[in-house]
Amino acid sequence: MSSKNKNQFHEIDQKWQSRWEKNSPYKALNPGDPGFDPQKKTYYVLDMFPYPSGSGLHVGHASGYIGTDIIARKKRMEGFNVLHPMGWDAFGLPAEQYALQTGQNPRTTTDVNSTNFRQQMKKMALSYDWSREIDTSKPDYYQWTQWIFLQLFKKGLVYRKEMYVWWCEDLKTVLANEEVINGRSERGNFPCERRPLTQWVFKITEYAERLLSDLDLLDWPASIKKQQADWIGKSNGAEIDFQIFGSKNKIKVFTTRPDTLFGVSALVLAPEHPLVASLIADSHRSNVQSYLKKSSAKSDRERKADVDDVSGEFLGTYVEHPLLENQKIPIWIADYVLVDYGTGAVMSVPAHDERDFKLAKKCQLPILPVVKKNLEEVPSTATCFDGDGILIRSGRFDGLTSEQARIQITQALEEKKLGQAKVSYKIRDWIFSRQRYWGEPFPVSFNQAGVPVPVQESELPVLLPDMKDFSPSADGSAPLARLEDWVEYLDPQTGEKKFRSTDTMPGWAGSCWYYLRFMDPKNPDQFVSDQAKNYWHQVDLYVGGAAHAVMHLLYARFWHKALFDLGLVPTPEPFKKLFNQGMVTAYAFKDPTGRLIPSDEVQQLGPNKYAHKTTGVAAEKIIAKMAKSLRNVVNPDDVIAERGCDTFRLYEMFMGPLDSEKPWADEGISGCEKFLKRVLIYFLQENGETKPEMTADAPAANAVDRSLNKCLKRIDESFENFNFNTAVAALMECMNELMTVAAAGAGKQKNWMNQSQAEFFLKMLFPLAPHVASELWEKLGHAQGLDFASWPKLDAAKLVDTQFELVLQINGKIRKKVMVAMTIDQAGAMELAHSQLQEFLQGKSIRKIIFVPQRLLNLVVS
RNA sequence: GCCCCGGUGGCGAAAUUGGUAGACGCACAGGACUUAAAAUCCUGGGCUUCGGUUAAACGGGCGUGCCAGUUCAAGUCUGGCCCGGGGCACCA
Repeated sequence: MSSKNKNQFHEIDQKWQSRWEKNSPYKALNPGDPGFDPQKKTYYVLDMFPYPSGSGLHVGHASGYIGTDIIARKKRMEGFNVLHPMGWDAFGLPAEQYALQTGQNPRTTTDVNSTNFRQQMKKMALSYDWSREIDTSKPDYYQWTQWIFLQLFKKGLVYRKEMYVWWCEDLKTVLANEEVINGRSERGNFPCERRPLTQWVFKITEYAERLLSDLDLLDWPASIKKQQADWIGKSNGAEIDFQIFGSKNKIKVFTTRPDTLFGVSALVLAPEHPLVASLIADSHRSNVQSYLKKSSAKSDRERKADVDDVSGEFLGTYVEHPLLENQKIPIWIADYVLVDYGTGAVMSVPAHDERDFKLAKKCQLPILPVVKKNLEEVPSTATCFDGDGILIRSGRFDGLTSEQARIQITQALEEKKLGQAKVSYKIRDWIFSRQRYWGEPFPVSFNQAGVPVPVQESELPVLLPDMKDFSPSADGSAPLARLEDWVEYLDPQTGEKKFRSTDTMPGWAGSCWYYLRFMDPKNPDQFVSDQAKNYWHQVDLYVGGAAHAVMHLLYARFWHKALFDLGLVPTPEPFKKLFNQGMVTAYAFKDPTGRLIPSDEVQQLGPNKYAHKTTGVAAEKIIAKMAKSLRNVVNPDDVIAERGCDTFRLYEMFMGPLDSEKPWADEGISGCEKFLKRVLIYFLQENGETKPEMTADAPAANAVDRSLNKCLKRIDESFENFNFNTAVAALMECMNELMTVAAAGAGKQKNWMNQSQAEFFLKMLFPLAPHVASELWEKLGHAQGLDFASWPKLDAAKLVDTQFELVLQINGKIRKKVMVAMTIDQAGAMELAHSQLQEFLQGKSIRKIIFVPQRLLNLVVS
């Protein structure tokens, strides 16, 4: 055991962590704070704050936090005023579920869990400004969540509406569209169903266009931008009115293909379309009613599963074609038409739409091709062509391209007042009510007429009342509805009887604006002061997992834009640069049937041979998510306890690029530990003091300067790209070179670094391994910590080597490698080639010479 | 089905953006130190039913998922295919 060295790291860890705890060097100063320096530029680097779960942080969460910590530390050294805060996303379903399961109050569990998280983070030496810690479930925070809600309510962005919403019976609450994936809850994977309910709803659709187009302003991963764009789902097209035959009424449809208007063979409505009832001909009533019955019985899932088997029913009534005289088009209903997209009705063009084609095939509707791929093509009714082409059988529009026809046909419809160009979006308004306990109460009450009225700002916060039994009600009503004394009250201003809204806000509410509160977390009078928000502006770098692509990241952008429009924030977007860290996975095992076996039930029999301990069944080693059930979760506390914090931080970064998924392997960590031990050995004498040569007046070896600058160049690039693995490699390589240079010295006169070189090295080491770097920095005689020491500047002149290895190639194949002077030119290289490559040149003539300075010489011969 | 991203030694990975593939590290093997072990240090390593040699040194050939192409030169560029991961999927 290397107990001596391990203790060495632990002592260093504890010494510096308690010093940082005492001095709080990472406190960010706001304008007006004592010691504030207005000259400094700002940098706001933020982690997605966690929900403090009962199971604590695992090494996967840590990777993103360590990445931002490295950036924060380097930015401080570069002279920025760095805002790097942390807090708890404490309201919401997971916290409430956990409390219910453990039979505790969510207030208690939240406090216990966040205390645990904070301690874990401090052990990792994450340089947060803990004086800014926030908890979204505390009244001094959520009073401002409620205040912002009120501002958005007054702006007309919130409404109450009975609508078809996703209801989750297991969670006993309504969920947002974004929270339901393939008909199951994002949280817990429970089945959900559609129900008509009256809910609080945010008009996020009003911001659809800006949420889409402002993605261009953002330095975000392309995949996240694309997911948001897909979710918003913009399509350009036209709205067309079809006159109901024998009636004054019209049916509106939305289409992206007005160019196919002359190929319409039916008008198809969603079964839930409000006009359906009035359009059924008596002769068809029984058939239609049985179809309606069948389709309403189907769940959303079943309707989706029926994609390949479309069905529909003729209503027995007709509409008129808007551009063709005396053309009757039958009206149908069909499952595949969705009531809540577009207008809930489509014009069916079987020749040019896959689903319409299927319906036509099944129900013998005419297939009328009106677009052909090219001039030569003979249109066929056997297949469906959904691309653009050239119009036929479309009267005066024949011969136009699809693109031209879309414009001209839309114009023709506009002239007849039967249509217009229209943009449609997939995104729906945001259902904001939850029938659960652990969330912000709404700051809106109902008067006796049932009209929602905002509470006075002076009445905020509307406190979440204590409840012993806060479990969801069986009938789907909110738990708060059981508190009759709380619900019903007399308005203190008017004396009027009022009723509180008994739903609570979803977990997303607090996270929609927390990054603003961090700018001014203790302000009792405002959600954030003008001075603070105009100083910090917006988050410069935001790091977190990709899972939030269309939930938190879309909701927060929406709130922020609404606040921007109200003049309450200075920027149109909250997060300038976004970076997604990759998941840290772990090895797990599965048996031949594919079932996963917990790691602690597996024994190793040989290289790559594993089996179940008790049953002896062969096990295969695979890579899987860390999960309690697989018992493959790695806790950072354990790793730190065994190896020290700096080793842990280095290894987290050394495993691979921050954005890629990588498996945690315990064996690999020893390399990082060895590196840090080598650093100590290099710097320190037997007595624990730094090497006597590390003084200001010791001569500086050129080879050392070269190594240091080479290393710095790689570290700067690595931090820029979040490939921290190459920064660790650069430091290791640099240390190896320094050792070699030192060993080359004769006898006791080793070539150690002098003081300024040693300081250069420690500055580079500090963001990654702050404890060891700080300790050695102090031993070099510094009373001030490294936290604000200036980041080294690259000296390009010091990078220059005198010699390099010139590669000599014949026809692209490497034949010789020769050490030559950096300055060698083509003539010099040719001279060398003639003497070194004689055997390859004999009897051949040189056709071409390629000389790449400071790299290679390639001769093409034949 | 459509759209992204990826595929490099036994393993995690690197490669100045077209210029020495495998840096750095793990695991492994051999050696030093030690009574021994641990720790530490040194050395080695892509493959090869090719030549060479007692063995080595050395040399040849092949090699970044597969097939073709562009180029003096391809992990890197182009086209096609296979595999893995992620996203979207009745959106009219």
